[in-house]
Amino acid sequence: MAYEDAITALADPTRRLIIDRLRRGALPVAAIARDMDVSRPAVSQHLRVLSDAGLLTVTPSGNRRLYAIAPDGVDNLRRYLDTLWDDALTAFARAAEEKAKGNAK
Amino acid sequence: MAYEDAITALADPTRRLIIDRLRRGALPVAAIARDMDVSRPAVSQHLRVLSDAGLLTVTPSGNRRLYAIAPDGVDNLRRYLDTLWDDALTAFARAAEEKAKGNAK
DNA sequence: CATCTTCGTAGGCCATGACTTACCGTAAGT
DNA sequence: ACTTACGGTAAGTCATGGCCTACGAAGATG
Repeated sequence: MAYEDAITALADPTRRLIIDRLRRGALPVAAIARDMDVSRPAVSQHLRVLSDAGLLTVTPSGNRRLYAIAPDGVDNLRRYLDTLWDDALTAFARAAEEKAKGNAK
Repeated sequence: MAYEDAITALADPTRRLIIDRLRRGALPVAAIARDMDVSRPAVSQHLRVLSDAGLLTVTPSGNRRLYAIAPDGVDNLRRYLDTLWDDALTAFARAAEEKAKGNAK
């Protein structure tokens, strides 16, 4: 019930850019929004969506708020894709096998 | 340049449902659209998006067209998430370490 | 205390995209 | 050849959501 929100959140290019900027570590909002082609409030809204999806953690620090990538949130999505990948592979193998059988006739 | 399209494609609930129906193997359009709360043309459009994103393969078989999950497409997304997961973990560990140092002072 | 920074929220605008019905091509069955 | 099944495409409607400006709350700084 969680990976859906995560994948929806990551569908937006601006949000993926934000995530990319947080790869090296936590940052306050102003630093994230610096040199970005959207306004700071827009970034705030994106940060909201990302943390609601469980992809970010927020740590208030005095005047500012530090955002960081939440490993758990990423892992949810990772696990979903792993099962999908697994099913796709076995289905693919089974189809190839059946096709080989058909051709052998 | 490929995982972006894949994640955008998977952001839609209807498309995720389609993917789920294909986990067990290839299906023609009519079978995918059966008992679905959207029309068949809508499903056709979704199938277009999914195959454009590299997530599905199409195999014309006489009158029908068989759609199947493309393992390669899923793997692209998987690899992106793996690097993200990796970066998130190291950033997390480094933050914890620095915090421990700060507290020790 | 006054001011300045930092950041979230509200309201409104506008583009994107998901859906429908209608239609057409193509393959299969009679 | 006629008809039926399958499925992609076109045109139009409508809701979602991403963006902006304006504003307000809360902490830092002089």
